[in-house]
Amino acid sequence: MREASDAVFAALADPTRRRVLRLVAERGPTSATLLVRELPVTRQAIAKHLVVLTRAGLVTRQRTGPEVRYALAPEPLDDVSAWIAEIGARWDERLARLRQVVLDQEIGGF
Amino acid sequence: MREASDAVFAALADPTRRRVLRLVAERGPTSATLLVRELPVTRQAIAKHLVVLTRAGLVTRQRTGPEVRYALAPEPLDDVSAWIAEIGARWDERLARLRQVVLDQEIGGF
DNA sequence: CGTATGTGCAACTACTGAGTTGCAGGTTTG
DNA sequence: CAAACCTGCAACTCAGTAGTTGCACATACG
Repeated sequence: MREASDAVFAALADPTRRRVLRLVAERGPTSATLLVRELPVTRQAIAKHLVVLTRAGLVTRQRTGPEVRYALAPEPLDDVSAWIAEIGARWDERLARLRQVVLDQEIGGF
Repeated sequence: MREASDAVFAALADPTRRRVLRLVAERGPTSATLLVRELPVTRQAIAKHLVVLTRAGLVTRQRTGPEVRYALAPEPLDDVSAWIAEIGARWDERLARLRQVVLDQEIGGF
């Protein structure tokens, strides 16, 4: 299992950045200028978010003429899901062990 | 679908805090003092992380005698998974629409 | 060639957050 | 009661970051 990178978790931490990612996912290849209409921040702020998302591998950039369009790259999100699943698995393992202990006690002590 | 709270995403952003959460998941009810041995930070730092995790609903605290033990509460992680799934779903929808357009073009133009 | 439009870089502010040290408060046990 | 152990609070430092403004650069088009 690939280890989820810190960059992905960090990228998802900011609410505005999550909105950017969601908009990119919905609209498909989009530019920072197009996103300005849908967000309460300046184009430069959006551009910075897109840089962070690009570094995290969550978005790919492609220059088309004078503008730069960003598209979703959903793969790193799988790492996050995997991390969450592993936490849950370890939790479940623990519960299973605990149940076993309880069962043993019932058999031996009762 | 419940909306994943900002607090959960923010809580998962820090690597040390993710390690704390993972350790709590593995060990089960654990105290800050017990975790000091496994992490390269002070007890107070760990205590702060546990406060953040508690506020995010990822951990529950229970006082047992003189110490306080924390246990995993995995439910908020489902919200994160759901958010990721929705991003993926919108991505898939977009791809489906795109494929449809391509198919229509093939039929009409070829 | 000049103008539209869109992107990129730099400097700056303000805030948040991780981590530390130091010390006070609570709870059990001898 | 006192000692030992754990937790809790406060003040502080330091670094990172979201956001802004301002301006320079690139690309297409009349």
